[in-house]
Amino acid sequence: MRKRRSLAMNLDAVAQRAGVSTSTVSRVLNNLEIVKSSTRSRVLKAAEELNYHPNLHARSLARGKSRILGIIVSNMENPFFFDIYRTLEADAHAQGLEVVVANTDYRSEQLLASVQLMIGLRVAGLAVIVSEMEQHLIQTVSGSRIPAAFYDVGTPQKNITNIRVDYRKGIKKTVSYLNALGHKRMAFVGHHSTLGPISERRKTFLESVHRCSPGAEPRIFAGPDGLDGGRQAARELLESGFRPTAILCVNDFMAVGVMRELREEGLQIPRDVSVTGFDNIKLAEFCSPSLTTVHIPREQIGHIIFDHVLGNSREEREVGREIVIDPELVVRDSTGVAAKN
Amino acid sequence: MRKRRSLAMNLDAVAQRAGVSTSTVSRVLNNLEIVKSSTRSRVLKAAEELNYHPNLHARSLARGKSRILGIIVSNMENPFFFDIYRTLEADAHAQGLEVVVANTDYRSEQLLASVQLMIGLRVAGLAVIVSEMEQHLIQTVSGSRIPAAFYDVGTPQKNITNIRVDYRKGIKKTVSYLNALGHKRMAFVGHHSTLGPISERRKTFLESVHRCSPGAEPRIFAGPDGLDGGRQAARELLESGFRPTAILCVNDFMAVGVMRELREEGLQIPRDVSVTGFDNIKLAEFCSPSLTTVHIPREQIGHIIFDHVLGNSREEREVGREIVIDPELVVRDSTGVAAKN
DNA sequence: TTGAAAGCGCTACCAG
DNA sequence: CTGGTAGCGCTTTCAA
Repeated sequence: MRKRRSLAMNLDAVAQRAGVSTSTVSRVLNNLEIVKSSTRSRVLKAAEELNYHPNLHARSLARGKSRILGIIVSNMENPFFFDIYRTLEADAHAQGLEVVVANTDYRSEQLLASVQLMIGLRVAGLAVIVSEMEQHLIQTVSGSRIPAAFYDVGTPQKNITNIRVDYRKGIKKTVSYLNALGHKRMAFVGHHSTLGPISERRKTFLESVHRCSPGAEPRIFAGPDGLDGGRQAARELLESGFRPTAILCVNDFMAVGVMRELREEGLQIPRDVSVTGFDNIKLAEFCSPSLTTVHIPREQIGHIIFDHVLGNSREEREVGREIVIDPELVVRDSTGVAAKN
Repeated sequence: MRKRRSLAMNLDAVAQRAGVSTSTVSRVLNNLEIVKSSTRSRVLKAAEELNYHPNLHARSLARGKSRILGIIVSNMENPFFFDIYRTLEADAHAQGLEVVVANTDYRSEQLLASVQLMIGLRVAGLAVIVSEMEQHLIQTVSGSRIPAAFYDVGTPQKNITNIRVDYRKGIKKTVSYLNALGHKRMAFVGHHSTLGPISERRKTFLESVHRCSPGAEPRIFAGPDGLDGGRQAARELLESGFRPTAILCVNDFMAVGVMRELREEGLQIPRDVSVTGFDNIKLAEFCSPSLTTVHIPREQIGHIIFDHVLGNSREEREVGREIVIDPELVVRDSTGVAAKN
């Protein structure tokens, strides 16, 4: 019986039309070696006429690896993640690599699926920028031998680089700053994933407040990451009857939501209550009032990650390194001296 | 000489370890047919122990198609695009499909690359949500026989569905509304891609203004899409000496940037100048003042696209359809009666 | 400078 | 219920 013949163009079709072998077509399409320029153009013409597009799966399979950078983030909607993604993408494209992104939505079940996908795709490198993470998955990635970088989570392993931001420092700076403005009653608004085991910001917040003003009783609130989540957390806060003079938010995105709710309730910022964020996303500068926050250099982080995962400048990839980034306080209009009452 | 043996696990390795054939392993891994439950668990165990991850490229190649939904957007940073992406992703995952996104950043060169990528990946379906587009590319996609949907651009073709929003209607509603508030001097702020041949919103704006108030001389400004772009366009507007009582923005994202610049210059919204957006992204509700805008049902659009590209309910895929969405005006706090001066 | 042919890892068809 | 095997489309030696 006849072999199944798909309609899809393939190398063979192009080769036939150009009157050459598939090897030659392959060489032309890869700008490889020295193909006689006349043959070359003949092949190109044939490919064009047939509207031919190389099958990337076949290509990756034959090559044994793909020219793809995998990126996994918790929440692309949050500009913080997007900014890192954007940098990584630019770096990748500059090297002729394609990019595949996956969104976990903070769900570890989805994170698992995403990791599987990336490994299944045999990506050339993997960047994992998520807040949720299990030791188990780190082992899986490490075992896959794919050069990878984790942001904010886990510890260095073979072929895995670790990037961390010194949150303690960032939070401490914020708390001292607020303390200097006379704030004693403070609240922290996090998102659910910061309430897990890796809640460095939250813990440091509690420690810092206790150290600065021993008598204070800091409170913690949380909602899902995002504008709505911030708003919701703020509502809970207000409904609880707690009346802080300052609210520290786990990130800028949520802070904008928090401010919205406060405004709604007739509270003025910073007159009645000060608000701070974290990340220093573009929006922090555009919201009203503009947001006091802690700057995290996302572009720099993106470049570092790319470099360690796929860059040319990585000799010690076998080792696995840890890189710590220092954040800085950026004072804007959402904070002021503590209201006295 | 010996064959090149890669370290990467493959079906064979699992099969050997489990003492079965690759066929059986394949069946197990695909939850296929009836494999004796004892064999099944033996295979699963072996795969687990070997830390085995199926090579998706090989899979797609063998199957002749991939279970991937391709999505191309102009600017993932703009929540408008993100919202559609999110819906598509959810629908895809619900069907067990993976998703690959590509960002064109409004560059047609990148759009070309993205289309090539998707075709090369032999995606099961393709959603193209971009503002930049060339007839040529539409033909390419159409020729690839991949079920596709274009948002906002092009015309229905074989195996291509077209989704459009009736911008004319949206802009008209906005202009009439502003006109009723007494606004005569209006400006339109677009982004660069809306200045191309497909600038429906801009054209309609001009027409509507001319119709409502024949004497007025509407002006057009533009910047790149985004917070900064909006701000920049607003700055140009102010520097030009033009003093509109209302500014219509091509989308909410830019409107937020515009409002920021106006505020900076001491102008109050809406007392001194009214501002409107388009899309009704979440942020429109959270910015200050909240933004009067035109609602585009992004979730609905996402579902429609998915349905037409990969849904079960598409019998007439060969035909190619056009679907038009009706937008609605949402009045909030950024608009008021025209300042008289 | 070009062609022939052996895989890459997996699926699916055909036997058993 | 399981095994054997022929491809999927492309890259990559090895020869010519």
